[in-house]
Amino acid sequence: MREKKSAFYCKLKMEELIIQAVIKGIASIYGAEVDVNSIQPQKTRKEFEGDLTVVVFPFTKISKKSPEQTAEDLGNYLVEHVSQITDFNVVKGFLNLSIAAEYWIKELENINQHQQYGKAAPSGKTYMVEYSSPNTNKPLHLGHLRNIFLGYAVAEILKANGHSVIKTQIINDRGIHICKSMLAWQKFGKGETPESANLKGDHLVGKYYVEFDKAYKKEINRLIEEGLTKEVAEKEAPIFKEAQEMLRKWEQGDEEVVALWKKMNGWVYEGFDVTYKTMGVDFDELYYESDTYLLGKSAVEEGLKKQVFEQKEDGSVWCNLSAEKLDDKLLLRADGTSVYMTQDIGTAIERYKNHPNLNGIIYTVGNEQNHHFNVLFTILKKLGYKWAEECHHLSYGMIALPDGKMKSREGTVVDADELMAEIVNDAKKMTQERGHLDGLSQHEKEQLYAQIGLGGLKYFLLKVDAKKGMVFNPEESIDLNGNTAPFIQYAYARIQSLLKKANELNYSSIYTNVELNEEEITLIKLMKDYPIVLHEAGANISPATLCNYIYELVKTFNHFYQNIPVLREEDKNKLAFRLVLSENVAKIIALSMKLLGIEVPTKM
RNA sequence: GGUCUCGUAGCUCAGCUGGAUAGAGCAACUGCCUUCUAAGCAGUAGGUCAUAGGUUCGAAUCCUAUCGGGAUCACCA
Repeated sequence: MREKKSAFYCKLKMEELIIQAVIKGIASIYGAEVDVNSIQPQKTRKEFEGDLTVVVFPFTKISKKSPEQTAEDLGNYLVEHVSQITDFNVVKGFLNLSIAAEYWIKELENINQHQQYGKAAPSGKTYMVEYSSPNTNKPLHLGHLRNIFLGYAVAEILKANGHSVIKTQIINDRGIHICKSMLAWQKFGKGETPESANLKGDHLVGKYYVEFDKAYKKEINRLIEEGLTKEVAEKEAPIFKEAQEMLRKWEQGDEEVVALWKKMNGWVYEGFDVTYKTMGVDFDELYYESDTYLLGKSAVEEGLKKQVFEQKEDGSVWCNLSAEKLDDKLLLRADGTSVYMTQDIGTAIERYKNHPNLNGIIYTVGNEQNHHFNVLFTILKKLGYKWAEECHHLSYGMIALPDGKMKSREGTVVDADELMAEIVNDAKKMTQERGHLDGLSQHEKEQLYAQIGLGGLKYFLLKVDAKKGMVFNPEESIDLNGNTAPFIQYAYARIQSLLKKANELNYSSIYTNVELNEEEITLIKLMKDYPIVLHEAGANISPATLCNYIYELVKTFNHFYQNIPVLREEDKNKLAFRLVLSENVAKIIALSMKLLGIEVPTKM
């Protein structure tokens, strides 16, 4: 679904107008045709005069003149033939065009008329966005936060691009790792419950996952001392064998094991619900691995029939991927049991059965599974599923701690609940120090701390290109100055304050004749970009693109705010215009932050 | 070893579908609150865009190679 920017870019009227005029201009001046793609109007850099710039180097072959002369010729033609172009100047091969002020005023009017400015018309397409996908043997950690915030933001951005979106997660609720927690609880838990331990259910279960690992390691060491090699010891440790036995019983539907499994998973879900609520995310549809882990076998049979897969002598089934320069992939073991890939093939097909109008699935999964998804999509395509073309692995980089990887077995993780509580507490401290809290109720104050803290955390994780890995130092609290959510929220709050005062003073926001200054034009140009950026963020599945844009917009607004009076302006026309301008900046901030899952406060 | 990916200021990152003198934030230093919220604004300093070639009128951006970091190449999930 990756798409070139230019295709969309050209739909914007001013740029399109210029492109058409340049084509005509070249034809009229030099009598030749130019390639449309070689005309790319771009914003004029701030150090030069003008609003839009056309690079004329590509035309010099046609004109057989110097870049300067070519630009000069074209500039004269454009000023003469395009009424919105008022002036031009030439710097080397760059033709800088000045656009009439009325154009910018109209642009703002257009923005002002749309409450949902930037939102695309319905595309008729439906995408499923899978994110979170937790294991039910431990609480969520920082890595999940990145995953979940990313997936949520992508889902919202796609919606704003006019697509229908189904948010989903696949819950990894079965398997050996789950049995480990269950077994350790059975052995060492003494009937402990979330209530009795006064612990969130997911944390309680996670505690026993760590307990298992401790006991397991002890047994391994004992066996090694008894003379076994490490590999053998790992397989022979009694507690490990017990866990395997428990998994077998679960698969056979053993009542006692299943009851324990249900009880402990129930605790975990209660815990997850609380965490998700704090995070402010939701899902439309849930898939449980215990329901899906046997899926895919019929797809394998179908693949065998179509000769997409092949069966070896031992009965195992493989997909030959040498044409794709990938290693062959096993899909069914000799004993007929399936592997992870089989299950993912089955689940994808199941999802299309449930939603026949689905155009694609976006999987938000760490980059350690790049290869897995590459193979998955390749196999689905081989099986002839057309929708596989629009499946996408939203791959994100791992978050490491200063001393290395996070390991949940060893308990060296940054816990999601703790981190969120800490950052909200930081926000509380900072907010109280500033003391702009008059007139807020206790509830409103708490809400504000949460908006700032969680907003800061989300933005911190979203502003970096997803594919990049990052190191998180728990000692250094997350920065809330500079390119951060509070910076953006603050600008929003200041605008709200302006609007409130204007309202109290009964200032009109109706203007007739206005002269624009540079700061205002710069702002409108950026605001006009919002739909383009939103489209780009959707096409590239990149919330970071949106973050960068908001930051740029806010910086530009702050510059305006600092230098240009609004309420203190004596010319009532200008005052009204600036109110409308500010209000619409705030609107774009709120709309775009909402897509990132970040709230904006009216006061801070 | 094969494949993929990243390498831009002391640190964290933008910019990467080729365009002008490579931009922010943090940290350091300097100004600006009797004036719309100083979580702000303005400024100083800080760069061989990993390295070497190539394509181009033009390369941080595209191609090739090399170096360095990460991921992956399971009958684990």
